[in-house]
Amino acid sequence: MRTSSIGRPREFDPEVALEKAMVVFWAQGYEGASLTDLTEAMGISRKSLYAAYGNKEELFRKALKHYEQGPGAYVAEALRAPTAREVAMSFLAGAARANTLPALPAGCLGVQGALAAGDTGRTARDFLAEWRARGQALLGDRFRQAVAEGDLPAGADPEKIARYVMTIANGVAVQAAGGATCEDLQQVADAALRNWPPA
Amino acid sequence: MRTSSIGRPREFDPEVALEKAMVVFWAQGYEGASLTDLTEAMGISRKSLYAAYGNKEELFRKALKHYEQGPGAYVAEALRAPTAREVAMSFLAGAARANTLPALPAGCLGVQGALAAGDTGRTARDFLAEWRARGQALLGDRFRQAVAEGDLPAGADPEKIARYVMTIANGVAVQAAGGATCEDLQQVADAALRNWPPA
DNA sequence: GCAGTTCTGCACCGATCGGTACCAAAGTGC
DNA sequence: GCACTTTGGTACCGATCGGTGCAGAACTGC
Repeated sequence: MRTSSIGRPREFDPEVALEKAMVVFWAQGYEGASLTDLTEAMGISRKSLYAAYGNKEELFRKALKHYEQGPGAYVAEALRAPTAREVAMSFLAGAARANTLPALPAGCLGVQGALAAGDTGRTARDFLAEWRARGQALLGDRFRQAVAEGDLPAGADPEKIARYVMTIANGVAVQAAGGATCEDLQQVADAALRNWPPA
Repeated sequence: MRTSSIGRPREFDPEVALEKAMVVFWAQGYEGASLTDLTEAMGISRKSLYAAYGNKEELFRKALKHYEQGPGAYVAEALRAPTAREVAMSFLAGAARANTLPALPAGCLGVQGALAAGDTGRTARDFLAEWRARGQALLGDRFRQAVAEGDLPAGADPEKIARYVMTIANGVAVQAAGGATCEDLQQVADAALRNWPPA
């Protein structure tokens, strides 16, 4: 992914190719995506892939980062909502939408990329688990701030609320992978946030 | 898996071996579980595996059925609860427990067995999606009955309630795979069912 | 004993896995 | 032009994938 002014210039756009790789990992999971699948989708050779991204694991990490800034951008956006309740509503609405985008795989890369794995996928699986925990921690931080501001009741437990909201989002991802529509999932989100705060 | 009085008797217990296979699929997923992993855990040779269970896909199906009657028995149990609300509460409490059993893999075989997959795991993935849909349909049937009995309000939509409850359970499975404890998940379940019916 | 049947262990099949060596092509600065 | 650097395609590496052929062991019925 490094650029150099000297030498033969790269013939492909690393960002475009990374987007293609992201889609393959998203649809097939880390272990289910072979280098042949990836290079064919990206339109580059194995050698170019290794030169530009390191190896399969690093490519996966970079694809996840790309996901975070693309389809997964709803997370950061939701965290900026003015009240805790709006954070939760925006987060779950964003999940319902991002998990059912028409031209992209159903579900969430962070969930189905590697939920269970054999030896070769263990690193990717742990990496994804940390990624999800990080997102949940961000929600918890935001809710803690809301408690401090009086936006949430003083007795409320920010971590528990974050876990609650993230559990719904995780469920939404599984439902989307099974074919649920955005409307289906928005209704679930509405039902889950009917009483607030949930814990 | 067929038994015959004639010929050399089988040296292993098919149910015990199936239990071991179930655990491997549960922990590593369909694609992540190699025949070597499976045969080593089951304590039998490849040839015996194929003679007794057909092939890897059929073994997976049989492992899922075994799961349904073992760790997943909470589903059928919950469906027998007297009221719709008790069905939902029992279902989610069962999920929280079954997804965090001490000596077994964390999470749900029906979710992490194959949520995303490459070519070789596509059949297993679709099979699991159908399995989850079947469970959700059973919940829907039970809630429809509750509407007919006046246990749920006449305007309630049984399918939407079933989707809501199943989404929580799916999220619980992902959370468990990420290390959440039974108590964590029971709190989420309590919060999700605080107002009833949810939709 | 014998014939018939089934199970087991091992070696092996072609295909594919992630990853790399090699080399010509294509660019840079001078 | 030249020396140097980097890219891309192909062919290949050992290892592993799911699945099978074969030979012999272990049982039944007679």
